[in-house]
Amino acid sequence: MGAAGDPRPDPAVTRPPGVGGTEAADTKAARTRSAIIDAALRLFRERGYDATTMRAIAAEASVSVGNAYYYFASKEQLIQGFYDRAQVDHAAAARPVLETEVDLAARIVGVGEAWLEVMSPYRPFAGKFFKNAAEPTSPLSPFSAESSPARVAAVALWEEVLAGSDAKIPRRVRPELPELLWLYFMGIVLFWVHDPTADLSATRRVLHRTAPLVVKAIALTRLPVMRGMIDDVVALIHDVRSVFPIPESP
Amino acid sequence: MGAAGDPRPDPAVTRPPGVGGTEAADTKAARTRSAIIDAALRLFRERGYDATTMRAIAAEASVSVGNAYYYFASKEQLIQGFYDRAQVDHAAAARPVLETEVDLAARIVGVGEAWLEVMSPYRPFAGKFFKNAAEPTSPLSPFSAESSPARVAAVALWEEVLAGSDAKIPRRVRPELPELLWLYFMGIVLFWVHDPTADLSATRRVLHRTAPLVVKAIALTRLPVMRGMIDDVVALIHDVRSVFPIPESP
DNA sequence: GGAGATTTTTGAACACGCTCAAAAACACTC
DNA sequence: GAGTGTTTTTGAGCGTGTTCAAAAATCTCC
Repeated sequence: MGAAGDPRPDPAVTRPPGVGGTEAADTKAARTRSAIIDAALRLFRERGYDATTMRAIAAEASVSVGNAYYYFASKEQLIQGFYDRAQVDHAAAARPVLETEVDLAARIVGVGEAWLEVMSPYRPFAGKFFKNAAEPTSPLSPFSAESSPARVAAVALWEEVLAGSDAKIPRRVRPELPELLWLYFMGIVLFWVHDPTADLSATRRVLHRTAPLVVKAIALTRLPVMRGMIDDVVALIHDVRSVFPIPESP
Repeated sequence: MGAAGDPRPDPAVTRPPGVGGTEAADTKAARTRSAIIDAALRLFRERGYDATTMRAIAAEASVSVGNAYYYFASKEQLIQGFYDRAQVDHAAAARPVLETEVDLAARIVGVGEAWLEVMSPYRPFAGKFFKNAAEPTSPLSPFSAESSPARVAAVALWEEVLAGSDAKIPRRVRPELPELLWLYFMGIVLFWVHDPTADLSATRRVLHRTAPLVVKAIALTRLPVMRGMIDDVVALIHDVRSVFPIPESP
């Protein structure tokens, strides 16, 4: 407050219980923010990312260009709003599978398919999104502090995938698995972004074939021969994790 | 020639034997291309990617802006030139290790360190490069057809890492390993780009700790229990590979 | 309700990446 | 060397993301 800081309203500063608590209270500011994101995503879908100008977004949302920049630092930043929504939608779309299926591989596939479903309207320009996400200094990077809420939520989803399955999971690797599954799925997403097939058949195939492999790999960590290596890997993971600032909410 | 095609000179159309055959003959065009890339990289290093304008690059290279665009389709495209050089420099820097060391893990570490060495001047804005590389439609993507020569060369380097080692490598996985090692190293590069430590100690640590793990993992593929899974993975790799166009030079 | 501070809104202006029509340089033929 | 076609070079100009000083709206305290 005293500091001459960013006047931009803090997104998701409070996290009300229940799903979808991304937007704060229904203030005027929050509604304007929403309107701008709505306009942006609508236009992105219709014309693509590059062809959509900030002037057009502002007009569509009935605000001035400068005002749009008052709420979002840049055109890229609008994507952060998209992420938050996508995360919420994905979690919702994954519910049915999470509540009925118990086979681990099937749960992984189901949650993956839910993602493909939710994201399909945005696929044509998903590349543009991930392009920006790849820059480390960008707040859009999945590893950045700004993405932390969405990342935590995503990891929690994969934790649920594990928790609700009937698979016996070795204790040694159990704590690392949610994050590793999330990472695995980031790989699937990377593939999805590059998938040249129109019907996403390649991504689907990879998803369906890797899921059982993941389950098998988890089971194999039980083997005594593996033990030494697994310990090394786990230690490495902890080391790597300690390198990055993890703003874990209290 | 008949087609109203791109007048831009084809980079690396012929590949003379020996190292560093990236630039074609010493034509005027090739020299101009080089001058522009030189200017660009110099300015990138001095001021960073964003702060370097095309006008400045053109001025530094003593050509007009339009002329720079005659040789390079975009500012991003200049990065392709950087890639090609980096690849050549890396291969050269890796020579000593490749010719003396026989232990596989040590070879991996050595080649990795060589990369870190060669790339260090560009690290401050390496993120910008990889940002652009992450977009699938971009010719800068490491999976794109345009990057094919550099990728092939890189994979060949990893093939040499394997071939020159004294490690006994299971036949079953041998053919896939060069590409997998390349992929593994792309992961290291990804880490490098995100590495927050000033002295790259985190990346170094990860490199030194993962290399022996990779070697151990290769050895473990021998186990009979692994057999089924390995076969699945290999089949999957072939499947994935077939999805992407591979312009293998004859 | 009015004075003063603060937040929100505005749109003209700026710098940059990039385009393009036209000029210059070059190559080739007779 | 004149004529003709092609490659290379030029720089003014366009559209875009972004900034900023100033206006308007809102809040705060008496």
